Amino acid sequence: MDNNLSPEHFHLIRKVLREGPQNAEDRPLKRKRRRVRDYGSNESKPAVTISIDSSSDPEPQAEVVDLDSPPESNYPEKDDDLEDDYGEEDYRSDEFEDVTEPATSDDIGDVSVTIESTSKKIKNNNRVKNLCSNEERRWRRYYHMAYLACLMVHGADVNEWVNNAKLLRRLSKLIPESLFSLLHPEKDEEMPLRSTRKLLDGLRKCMELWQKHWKVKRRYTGLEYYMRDWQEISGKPNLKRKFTEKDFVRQVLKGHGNCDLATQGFVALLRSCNVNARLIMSCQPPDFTNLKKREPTSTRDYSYESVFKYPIFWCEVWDKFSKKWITVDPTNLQTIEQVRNGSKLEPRGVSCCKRNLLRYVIGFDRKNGCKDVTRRYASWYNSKCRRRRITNNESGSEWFDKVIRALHRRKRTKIDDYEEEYFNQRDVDEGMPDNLQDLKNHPKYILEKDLRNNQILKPNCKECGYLNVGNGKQILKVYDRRDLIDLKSAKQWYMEGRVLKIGSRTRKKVMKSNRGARYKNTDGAPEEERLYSVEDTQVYNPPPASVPDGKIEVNAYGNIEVFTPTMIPANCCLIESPNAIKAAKFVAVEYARAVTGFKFERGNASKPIIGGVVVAKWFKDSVVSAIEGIEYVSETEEREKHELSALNDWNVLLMKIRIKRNLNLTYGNVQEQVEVESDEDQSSDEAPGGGFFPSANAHNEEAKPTAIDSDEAEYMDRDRMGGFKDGKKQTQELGNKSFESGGFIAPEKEKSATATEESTVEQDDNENYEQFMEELGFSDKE
DNA sequence: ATGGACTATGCAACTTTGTTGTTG
DNA sequence: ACAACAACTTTGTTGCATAGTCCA
Repeated sequence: MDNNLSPEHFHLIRKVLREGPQNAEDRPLKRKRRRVRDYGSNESKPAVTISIDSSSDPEPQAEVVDLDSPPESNYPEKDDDLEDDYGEEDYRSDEFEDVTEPATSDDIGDVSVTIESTSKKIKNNNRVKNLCSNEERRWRRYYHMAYLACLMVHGADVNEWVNNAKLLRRLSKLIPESLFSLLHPEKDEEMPLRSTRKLLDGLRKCMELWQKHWKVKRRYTGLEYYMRDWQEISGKPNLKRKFTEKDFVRQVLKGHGNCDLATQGFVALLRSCNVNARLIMSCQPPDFTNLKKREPTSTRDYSYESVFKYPIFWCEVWDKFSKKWITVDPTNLQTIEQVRNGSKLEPRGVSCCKRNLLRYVIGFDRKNGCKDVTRRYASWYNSKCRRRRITNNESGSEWFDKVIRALHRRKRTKIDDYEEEYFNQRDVDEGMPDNLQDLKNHPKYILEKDLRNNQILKPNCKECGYLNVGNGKQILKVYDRRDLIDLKSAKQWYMEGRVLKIGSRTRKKVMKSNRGARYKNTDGAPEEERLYSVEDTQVYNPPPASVPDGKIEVNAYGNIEVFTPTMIPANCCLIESPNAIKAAKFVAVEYARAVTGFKFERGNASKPIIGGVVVAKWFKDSVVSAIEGIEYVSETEEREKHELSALNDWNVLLMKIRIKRNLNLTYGNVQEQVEVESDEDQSSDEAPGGGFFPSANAHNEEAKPTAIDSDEAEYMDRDRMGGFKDGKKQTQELGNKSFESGGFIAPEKEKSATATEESTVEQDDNENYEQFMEELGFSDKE
């Protein structure tokens, strides 16, 4: 997840959705091994997963798990009554693990002792048992993202339905003139508050009107938009019936449907009389921070009211007088509020939050804007809400921003500024958390004990608050995160292209663990590492190359380190190409191999990555053209190889035809039968002579197409088609340096742009061909 | 009953310039 | 003899997030 937000990212999500969590195929070996070990110590997992799956929905996970799960024989008939056997099963699997090991030591007398220790172990192990595997964690994270993205796209879709012109026209007729004027009050210059009052009044009346309009209020049939836990996630979505815009419009006009629909209709109603109303959706993807393998058995059924007490959809109306958004929940709680420090819509209570965990509240406005307005509804956004969001790390928030940006289809307005200001104020008002947990990773505050090894507080900075721990037994100082300074060692700074300023003093000394010193002095004596802040460093200015001959200063290994662009000497440039070294050697100029990074491997060594060469600027052109030359040559070589194989195939084909003709001449015409035979021949053992196909590859490939990556397959496909008219493909790739070659058939003159050039080449080619055929003992004239 | 401190656990991050043998 | 390449290697420590437990 780390290389975020490339198309691969979405590809991965798609993959995740397709595969389910436990697909063992095409994973690095390393992972596989780790998982096997995991199962070894923890065998209850697969069995449980399977039984859950089979009891609820059949889903892809179930069958995949079968692939690499240990034999299930340990758990006879565990398919049903999962709940009841739950604890016992755990216990048993524990016992299996812990007892078998000592048992292999052939010492029977110790058994009683072993069991005793096991029972203790069980207690300890039991709590760890319920943590899901690393792989499952990643999968949950991706699933969470995919789920969230889908919800948000869905929200944007519904928002567009709400803007349906026909719907708005029909709905506007529901609003009487008096109500319309209430919704659009005049600005009261003396007391703007009075205008707001009027608007609120109008909204209340609208709400009442809407409640009358909405005749049939259906209950939810399932969990609908509410949060599922991981065991309820099934690989197969229910696509029985698609709810379309048409259905939506019809149902809203009729006033039939559940709470969600009613709210969406209400937004449409407000928009129909030109009120700036937002559709708000609280997205409820499954909780990726929940790493439990499965939920505890108890507390599974909640009453309808407690689960669906708080809405998923609601409405916000822009109040231009107070410059704030007004929150309206017309159906569930039926309230109107101006949110100050906490909202009534924020779900409270354990059972509620199991199904409705406020994390992503997204607003969709009438101009197709999309904004994250969670801040308004989460009273503890920074200390509690944040950590449950995917934005709790950098790559996650980048991703989230990208999704928002994709759905936000309007320009920024004044209203956005006001809202941002409001959110900032809310951040300030949230204040300091009153417990240790919430202070951990808090974006604004930090405890001294939570400082990283490489962090210090600004000298002489003052604490900004205190925290009571253990009922006032201890008082901890809380600091502002802005007083934090990140430190790095001189070497680390160098990796960022910075060196220490003269006379800078170390800010902190830490004991170096012997990780870095593995090769050097392995006597285990820990070394001291001096750390510095950014202010102690300056940008490294490498010595320039000597002027006439372009000699570059290199380090002890004969390289120059180029970790950042600033590390290239002023009068030099970096040429990044795998052929750069060869090229620089070829043109015999002064150069230095450029180390652009390091590669770490599981072994002991880390290898420098030579990303290219650094040469003086005045040598750049010659090196670049040398590289081009090298590339050109290698391309040509490749193509020649290809041509040769194509010609070879033609040779075989012609040979066959000749043999056939000779046979016909000698033994009379038995065309049909012979043809059939020869066909068979070709398809069976004469693979390489496959006529137009350049190589046996084609056949092999068809035999096992699945093993080949789709891209590659495509490439090979082209290749196969290429056969003898390959030249076309190459012309496209090489542009005007075209070689209409590879041919047996003279290339067509279709690309007349470079016709003259081509024709000469053609001739050459034909000559070549004839020559070649003669060499092979062929002659066309025969 | 609830919330928070504390603890065990496993995962992730960090590490920052090889060696030997075979083939062409 | 030399260059190019492949195979081998399968670490160790710290810090962090989470679940679960216990206690006020």
